[in-house]
Amino acid sequence: MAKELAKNYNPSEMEAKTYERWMTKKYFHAKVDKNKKSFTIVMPPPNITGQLHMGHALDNTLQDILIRFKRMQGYEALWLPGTDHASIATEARVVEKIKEEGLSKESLGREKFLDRVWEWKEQYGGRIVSQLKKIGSSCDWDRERFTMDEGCSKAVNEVFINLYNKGQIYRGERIINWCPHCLTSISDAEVEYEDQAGHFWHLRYPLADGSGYINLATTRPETLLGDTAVAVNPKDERYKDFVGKMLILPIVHREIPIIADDYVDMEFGTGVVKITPAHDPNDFEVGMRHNLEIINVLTEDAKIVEDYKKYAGMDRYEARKAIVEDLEAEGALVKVEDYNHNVGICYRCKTTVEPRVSKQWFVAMQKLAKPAIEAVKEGKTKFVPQHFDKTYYHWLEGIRDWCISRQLWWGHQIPAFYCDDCEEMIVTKEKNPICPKCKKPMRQDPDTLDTWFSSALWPFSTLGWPDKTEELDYFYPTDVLVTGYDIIFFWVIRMMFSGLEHTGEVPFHTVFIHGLVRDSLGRKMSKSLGNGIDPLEVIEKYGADALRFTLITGNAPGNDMRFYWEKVEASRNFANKVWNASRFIMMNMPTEEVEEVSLEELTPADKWILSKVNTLAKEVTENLEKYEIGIAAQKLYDFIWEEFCDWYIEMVKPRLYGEEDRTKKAALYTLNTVLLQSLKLLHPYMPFITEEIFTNLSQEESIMISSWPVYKEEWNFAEEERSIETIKEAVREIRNVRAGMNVPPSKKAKVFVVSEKEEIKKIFQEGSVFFAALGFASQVVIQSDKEGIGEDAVSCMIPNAVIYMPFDQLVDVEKERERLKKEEEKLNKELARVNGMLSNPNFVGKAPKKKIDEEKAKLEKYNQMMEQVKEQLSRLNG
RNA sequence: GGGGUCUUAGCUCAGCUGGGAGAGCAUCUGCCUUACAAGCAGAGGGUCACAGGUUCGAGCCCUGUAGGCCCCACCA
Repeated sequence: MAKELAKNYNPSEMEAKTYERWMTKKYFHAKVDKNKKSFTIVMPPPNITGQLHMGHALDNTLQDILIRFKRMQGYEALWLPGTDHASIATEARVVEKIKEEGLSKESLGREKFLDRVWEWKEQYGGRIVSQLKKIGSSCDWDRERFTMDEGCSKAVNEVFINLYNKGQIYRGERIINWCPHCLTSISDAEVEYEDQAGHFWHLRYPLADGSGYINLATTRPETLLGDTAVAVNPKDERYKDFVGKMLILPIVHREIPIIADDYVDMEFGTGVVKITPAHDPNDFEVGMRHNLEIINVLTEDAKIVEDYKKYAGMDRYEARKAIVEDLEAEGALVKVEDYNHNVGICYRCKTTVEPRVSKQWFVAMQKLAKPAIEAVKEGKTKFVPQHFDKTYYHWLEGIRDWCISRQLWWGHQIPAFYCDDCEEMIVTKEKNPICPKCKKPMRQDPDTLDTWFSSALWPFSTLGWPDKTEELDYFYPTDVLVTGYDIIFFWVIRMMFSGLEHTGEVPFHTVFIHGLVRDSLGRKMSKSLGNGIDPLEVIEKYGADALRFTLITGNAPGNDMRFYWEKVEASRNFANKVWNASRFIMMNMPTEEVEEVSLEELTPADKWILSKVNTLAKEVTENLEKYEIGIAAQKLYDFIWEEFCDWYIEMVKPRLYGEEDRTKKAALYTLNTVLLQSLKLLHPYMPFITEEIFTNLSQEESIMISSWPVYKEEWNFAEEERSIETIKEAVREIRNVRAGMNVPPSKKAKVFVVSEKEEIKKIFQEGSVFFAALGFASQVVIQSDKEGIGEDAVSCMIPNAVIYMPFDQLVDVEKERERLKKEEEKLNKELARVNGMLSNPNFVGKAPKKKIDEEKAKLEKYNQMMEQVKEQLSRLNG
């Protein structure tokens, strides 16, 4: 069968076909196999509402690289995929959709609404999955999971009940973050902060006894309706006599006390703070300490409540305006200042969050956080790059209780039940429990759990927990979690304490953190800016391999990167290079199998490239094991393009032309071997092109399941490496000289290599054929002296050898002299440096012997080169 | 206010445990050399932000300064 590749590299044609074949062959499927070691990654589940963006593309490329690498290394590699139900986002999406039909959540009712959400999920939830396949993700789709599927839901209930029984989950009336748009509570982590331009309203509250007034300032005058005190610092001499007195609250004309509390900063503003326990977290705390009344003045959608007739129904900003006007009319407004302050906004809809007092469910974090901190301190889980552990500690150490109840319908409904008769509450797995006291049916808590509550269990709920499945036993703890730094708080931390609490083990040994993909101006890609680049568009134009390579080259772990189309082009060009080199090799291949060749039959050039690819295999493996994915990619790029294509293939060409060359067989063997090795090493990065070439080139059925190259001692050819480097150096010198003189490649010259060293002469003797080809020589003459070389020959040099080229054109002696002078200068500098080092007794006394020997060898080399330069200079002068 | 991170060629970025500064793109000069012009061969271009320190030796380690970015934090 003829080995052949299409003339042009055309990724889009082959990628879909190849993926299809991998799927039907079940190469992605992992199963429990006690004879092999497992390697597990669970995919951060994308939201079912999501569309593939560059962040996903990067995240999944990294995971795919690791999983393909480990699979080829012989691990039973499981990459477990799935999607997240994304409670708020999905519910909002469906609410919007039914709104078009004139329907609402309430009008449909819970059950029917949820039916509609499931319908939506069936229709759109798979979109992101098909997109993930386009970039080549080798996940085990047979094990695809969903955070609300039966197993995950079972795990959620189990965990909730567990924690409740241990007292780690409680229900209480607290001040929480409320989103007036999503109409639900959200956790601290779900609040983003934004600097907003606002105002500082200075107000005057009169004393009830008419003896004066007190000045204070606020950024939220509308909350004045709910003020139940005014506070000063107990140490503040200015207000000592005021504490305990009553004030008349403007507008409302209610009496409120002046209290003393340490919370108040004497230095800030007037040193007086109005206290609104219902609408500010700090005020809430103060209120608790002083037993203040909590007066809620806002509805759940942030409008003024009925009690305040004039303002009732106004939203918070309208009310603010109206109240400021009224304050002014009442003479209570002293002045208004511009003021920038930090405002909390909902991470989903960016609406300003409203602190709100309500009854919610919480996870008590103190006890859970401790083991999670210790696990990282003890090195059971490591961050890559390591410094992210600081972020992790910092957050866990300051963690507050986690508000987990959401006033939403889409999600895991809280397994708590209430008796409307006796107010009994129980937490149970049962679907329709009976009140243990009055034996009546109970009503389930209408709230659902925070989406992250189920995501927190993902590494083990997907493997069967709470059941003791063999998968859980075999694949858990997982090996590495790959995610962006923006998700450490939401997810990594919660998986850590959940894993430790419920399975007694860390959920993963390594957290591999990557940065964001930004646009070419360094801005975050976002819908509102419209600067996002669709990965699918990139794939369509340049192929998935090019996109993958683009995303992982020249980028260090944890760092953000910018997206440039030029970079994609460069990656595509590399793929094209691989394609064409392979095509060339195949063109020269015999139709039958490539013959095995013994090492003795190989030429020094063959051994050189084998030695190089051998080192490459070792280094790439080491880099990948240390998650230095970009570095390994760079090495592959350099080796394939420079060493293999630009040097070795060029060296080998003369041997391929014509059947008579004795070493042709060895050349073909080497080309074949090195190409296969390179393809395998490149496969995790560029799975499609490597597969396409591999299956055409070899008899094996897929590169995916071939074995990863390992370092072979018998391919270590140090001597041949030195020899070939010597010739390369000579070739570079020749090309340099020719380029300087503008000699076209078509103009060949006789090349004399003059050296007194037998080993040098031998090197050039053995390599003379390709040396001639690469150095544009019409003939290569190797000799010990300058006999027969004309005075007008141009020269260049390498250590222990001078190369002469007689050209029939006139040589510009002045230019030649300049070139040599420059060389002399350079050598002088180097000599000064080396001499300086070696004459420094501290260096000689303290540096390692290896380093000193290296420097001594350099000294010798430079001295020798210097002699040659001097000789050439005198030749020119004479 | 606390913490993190970055500052390296014109641009975007690598640089692993300290041992003569790299890549891609851009620029300049030659080449249609029968795998590839999505290419080949050359060249130019850097006080590695600044100041100290540790070391025989610092882009890399330590301290400080300046600027940029990010995260956290209850100053109304």
